[in-house]
Amino acid sequence: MNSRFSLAVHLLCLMAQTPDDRLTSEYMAISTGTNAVVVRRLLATLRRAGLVTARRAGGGGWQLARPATEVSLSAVHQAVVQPETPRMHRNEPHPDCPVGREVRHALSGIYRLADEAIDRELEPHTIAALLDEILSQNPSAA
Amino acid sequence: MNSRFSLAVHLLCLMAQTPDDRLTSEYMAISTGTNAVVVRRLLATLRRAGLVTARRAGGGGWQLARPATEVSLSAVHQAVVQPETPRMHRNEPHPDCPVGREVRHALSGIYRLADEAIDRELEPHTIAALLDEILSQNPSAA
DNA sequence: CAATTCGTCGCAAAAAAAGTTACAAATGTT
DNA sequence: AACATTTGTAACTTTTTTTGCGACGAATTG
Repeated sequence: MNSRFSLAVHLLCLMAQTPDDRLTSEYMAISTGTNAVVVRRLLATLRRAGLVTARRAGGGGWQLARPATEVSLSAVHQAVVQPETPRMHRNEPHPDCPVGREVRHALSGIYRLADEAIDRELEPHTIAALLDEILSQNPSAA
Repeated sequence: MNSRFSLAVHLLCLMAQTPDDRLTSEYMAISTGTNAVVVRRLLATLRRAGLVTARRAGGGGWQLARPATEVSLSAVHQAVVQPETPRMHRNEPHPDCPVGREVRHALSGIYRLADEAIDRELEPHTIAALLDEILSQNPSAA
């Protein structure tokens, strides 16, 4: 759960605001204060996960693949974290140490459990609900 | 949940193997394939969380502060993650965007929920249980 | 007093992430 | 058909974060 998740949610909320329009990576880059290629890279991940669609050329851009009420944060989490985020300490343990030989295997099970717990927790939270919460803080919302 | 957690668990398992001995940071550094200062830095965090004790001078070193059966992985997670791991994308959003202004606030609530879910999941898992699992994979365990 | 080990600082090196430029491919528009 | 727009992605640079390392004072033991 890193800053990629954070940016992904931000982008999805932007798209959720105008479900019928497509937003360009350029526009969203300015809006989120980052770079268009960074946006495209992350959205490409979300596209492969089936969360957004892209279209090229004039009038093209990015759009939610389904209503924001049906985009759960757990789906976002899975899309963003799946690509094998390295979380293990990657130093080679001393070969004579029985703990070192197996600890990483045991830990990968723990990481899986933790990921599943996160997904269960985030499942009921949708982009639509989050956007509502955000906009209710902003009287000047569009 | 990063490589610090991973290394912390490794170190705690080492200490759990010999509850009556103290292990030096030097020894554990060799065993985990890292550096003694890195080990001391991380163990200092665990000491502040009350999980381990340290003693200086000859015969000194590190030891679990309580039986390994009472050291849950959720306590380790809390000790390692609490120190304000930065997870938000830290770019300044465009000031005119109502989403950008509030999304980080909304996300911090989500991160809190996710952390709590992890802690609930890890609560029943102890260092003792993990060490058992690890050693049962190693017929040649000490 | 000498030896040991933590505790921590400061800096170097390495790794990871983010930003940038560039450009082909796709797809609209005129 | 020619042109403009926008994705998709590669390669490279810059920045940030993490890890490693040497040094040394403080604490403690023998």
